[in-house]
Amino acid sequence: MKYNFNEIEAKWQKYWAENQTFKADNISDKPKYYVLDMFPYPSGAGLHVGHPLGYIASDIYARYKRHQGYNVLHPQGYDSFGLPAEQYAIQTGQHPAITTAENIKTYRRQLDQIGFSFDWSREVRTSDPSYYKWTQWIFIQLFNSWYNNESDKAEDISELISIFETEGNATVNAICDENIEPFSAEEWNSFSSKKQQQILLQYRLTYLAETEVNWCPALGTVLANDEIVNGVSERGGHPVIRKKMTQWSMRISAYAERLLQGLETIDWTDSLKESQRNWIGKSVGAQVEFRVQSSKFSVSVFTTRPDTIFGVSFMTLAPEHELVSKITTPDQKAEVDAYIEATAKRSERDRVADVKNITGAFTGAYAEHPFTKKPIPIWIGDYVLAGYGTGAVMSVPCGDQRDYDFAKHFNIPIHNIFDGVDISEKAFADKEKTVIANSDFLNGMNYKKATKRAIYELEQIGQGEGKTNYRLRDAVFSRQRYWGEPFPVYYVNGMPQMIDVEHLPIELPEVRNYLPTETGEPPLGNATVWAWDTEKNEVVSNDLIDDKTVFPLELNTMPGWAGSSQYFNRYMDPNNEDAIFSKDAMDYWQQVDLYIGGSEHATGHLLYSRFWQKFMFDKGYVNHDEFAKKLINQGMILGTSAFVYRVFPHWNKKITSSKTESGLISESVFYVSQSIFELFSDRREYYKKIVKDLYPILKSKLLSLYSKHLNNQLDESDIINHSDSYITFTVDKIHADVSYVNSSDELDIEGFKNWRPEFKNAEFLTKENETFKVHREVEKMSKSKYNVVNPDNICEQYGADSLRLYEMFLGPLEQYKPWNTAGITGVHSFLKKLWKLYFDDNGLKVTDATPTKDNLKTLHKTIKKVQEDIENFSFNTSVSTFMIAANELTAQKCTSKEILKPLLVLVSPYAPHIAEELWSQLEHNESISTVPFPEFDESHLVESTKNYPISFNGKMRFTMELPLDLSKKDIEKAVMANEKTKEQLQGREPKKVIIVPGKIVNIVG
RNA sequence: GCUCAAGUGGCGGAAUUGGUAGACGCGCUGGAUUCAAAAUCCAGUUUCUUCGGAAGUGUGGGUUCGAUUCCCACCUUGAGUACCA
Repeated sequence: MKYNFNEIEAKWQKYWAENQTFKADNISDKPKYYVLDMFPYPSGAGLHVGHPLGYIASDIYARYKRHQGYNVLHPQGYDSFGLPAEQYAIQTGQHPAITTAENIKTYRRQLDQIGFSFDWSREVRTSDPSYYKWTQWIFIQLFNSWYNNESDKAEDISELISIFETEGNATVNAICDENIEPFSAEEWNSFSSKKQQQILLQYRLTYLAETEVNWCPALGTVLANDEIVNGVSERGGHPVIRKKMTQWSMRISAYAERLLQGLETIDWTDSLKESQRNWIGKSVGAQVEFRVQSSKFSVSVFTTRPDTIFGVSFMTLAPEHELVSKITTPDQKAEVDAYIEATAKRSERDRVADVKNITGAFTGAYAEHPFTKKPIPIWIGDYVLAGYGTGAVMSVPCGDQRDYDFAKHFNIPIHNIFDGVDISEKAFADKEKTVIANSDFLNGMNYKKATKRAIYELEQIGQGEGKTNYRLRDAVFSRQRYWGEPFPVYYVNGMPQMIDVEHLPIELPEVRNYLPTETGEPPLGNATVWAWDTEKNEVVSNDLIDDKTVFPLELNTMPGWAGSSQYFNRYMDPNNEDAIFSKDAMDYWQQVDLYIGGSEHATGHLLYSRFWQKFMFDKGYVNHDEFAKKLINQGMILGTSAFVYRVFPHWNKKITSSKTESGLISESVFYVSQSIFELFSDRREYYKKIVKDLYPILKSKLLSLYSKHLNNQLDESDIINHSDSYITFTVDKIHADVSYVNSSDELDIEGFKNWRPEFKNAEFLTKENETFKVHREVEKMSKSKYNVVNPDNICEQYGADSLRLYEMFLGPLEQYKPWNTAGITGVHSFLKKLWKLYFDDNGLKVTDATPTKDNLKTLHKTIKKVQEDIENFSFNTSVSTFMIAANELTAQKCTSKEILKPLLVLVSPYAPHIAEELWSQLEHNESISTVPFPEFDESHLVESTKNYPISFNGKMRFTMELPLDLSKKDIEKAVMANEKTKEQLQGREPKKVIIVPGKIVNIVG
């Protein structure tokens, strides 16, 4: 019987689906284990070979855990709200729900053909109303909560109201650190309802506020900080500007410290924890008040170096700082205004790009030093960011390089307050390496002591206190888009009201088109049925809006991360219509045991999910305040892009000695191979060299270009010698679809010409006697880079088991690695070899023969290694181990059922189809998926002799077979008696002989 | 600039607590089988070599009987982050 993988794989995929083999029960005597993948966004391009990498790894682990007797939850679903479907809708008018459903169908087919052990009965889709009902529910819970810093957890807003009613906000303000006017209980009770709502909004965990946001004009929406990369949007690379808008925000900053501390309790990768720590950006220091001389104002600054307070020689405010206009003196006003205007004009990106340029302006005002009472000039400068700390710094040039540069640039005096340190060239920032001097009561103290003392003294005079600052900003939660969760919110007198939970979900309305409205409102502004009737409790037509019972609904939708921040908990009880999940389900599954996904979500999804989980924990809905115990980042599989070089010829004609006319010869653009391109690469000798080197190859091309466009009678020397009329070239590279390129980098020119119309009649030039070779580069796999490799062809040609094995065999899971199909034949022939252990031309050849010692040794060696590998997520090495086992058992001509049966269980997590098929051929009626994992028996590996490596000065020179029970003395005797030892020593006496029994012998000579 | 990760044959990679560097696979070379091809099987494949051996894991030092593994300095590559006070 032949290994007919297509047939076998289809058969078992059907079996698993029909028998619901991988359906996880919420009630079980078995211990539970929850293996989770990051669910995919179903893009129109379908799955490429990079997507399944993490899924294969988690599937191997999930299957292994089933063999170990666990009740395994291994769900899958779709993060199906998002931009691409919406942009497609804008272009074509097709409803995003239709596009999304189609894409999901493709994804499902592709996932099924790889043979994952997902429990599809638990599938979730974030764009499904029955799912986003619960996203809306969480939003309402957040709205109805505030963060009590005293109990350090989220609490119901009703408790805050009762505090206000009985004692006003004096105590709460102190803890909450909000800039809210204090009020008494009497005042609170006398406030209008609207005023009360406005105040409460400033305490809620999700709140509506006028905030400066990242606005992306091209996408017509705001973006979160983690959606911006290098000053442009992550999706599409469009510019981003700062803009003030009223937006929903999430008070993640309240959880900054707990998000930081929680990292200590979870088994996530260090690099991921490090990025989250950087993102949270905790700094410990002090807040200090500087009174502004002859005014009622004071400047409040945050510093991590209160120990350097006597080194302050000026202060710097961000240009946007609210005090700037209030303290600037009349004679400095013009200069300050001009500076503010100039910085406002520059985009965030320009400012960041232009770090070296020092700019600023003097306000004319002076602050007073809290201790010396000396005047300190107040400047403004754009190196101080309005968004961090207080937007103002006390500038200590001797200890901070930026302050130092600013001081030097504007000739501000620099005081040295460090003992025995030279600051004539640059600032001295190494705080551990000196002690404080010239600083009154801080003299002689080290950094730590001085910091403590400075804070104490500031507190004594009421001008400062110890303070911790976080870089983490509250997360903007509104998006001006259609394809996202609608908010369960309507507005009465401009104040947001929550719709009762019992009326959820509020479903996305139909719209005429998916673009913003003419008045600049979000796409939901196009909906005609989008108002809330508070009497009927349903969505009604906008025409019915009146001031009594029908009110406008929120027009923004939620961001992409809303749907993914609790999906892992929903999987525990996905079809529950009465609650996000039942308490029983949560009590059983607890939390994710293993989460596998990409590191690109480090500061987005993974931080937001931890935030929501902590909130859910505070409210008592979940049992753990971290949702995933262990997390592994799989590396990305990269594509190997192919490029051809496109050459643009330009004609040039010298008119006078200083004037040359030139232009593109657009119809003569041509394409060249890698080897010709290399001739272009020396840019210093551009014109002459290129034409000279290319001339032999492009002779006819050049001559025709000349005669055509310069209308000149030229001979060859004119061209080569670069006379008054000449040709120059510019070159760029364009992606070629990798399907037109073979493994030797050769381009199929005919196929390529048919790819796009502009190549149809184009010229493709390469050196004589050479094939046309493309340029290769490793990049992220993406449709736009034409380097996508589709798993479908591989499944068809080699089978899913080969694909699974090969993706694991490529290298360590966490590593980034380029895809290269070349090696897949290796794992495929292993599977064929494995099959041949069970079948030959005459059929099944497995017997009841008693296994030999060698058979047992091979099997148990394999059990040990594979088990260790799976537990260490070292899947690449267990594929090698399987190959070794198959090679050895083939050589041993093993047919013993006692060996071949357990071998199948070992292989089953990696190559489940072939394992199931052979298992059933061995007369089993049940799936192999829950058969116990074989027990490792050490006794089969015990040896009586050891082939000792004999080294001289640490270099292995030969080996000697010796009994393992030999004493050290006898080993030495045997080794010294050996001929080869004498040869190595050449008569010298060994200085020392090191013997590690069972390991090595080392002779030092 | 800062932080993190990684540098091993022609290639992907292995060596888990310091103990035979290059497992396993790809590719390549030779052979068997075949009319031929595919497939399969066998042998070889780090480099140099006077065929005895010798050198060798980015570079230079160090610790050790012994270092791919530990320590120091440097170089290169990749990723993240960036005026964070």
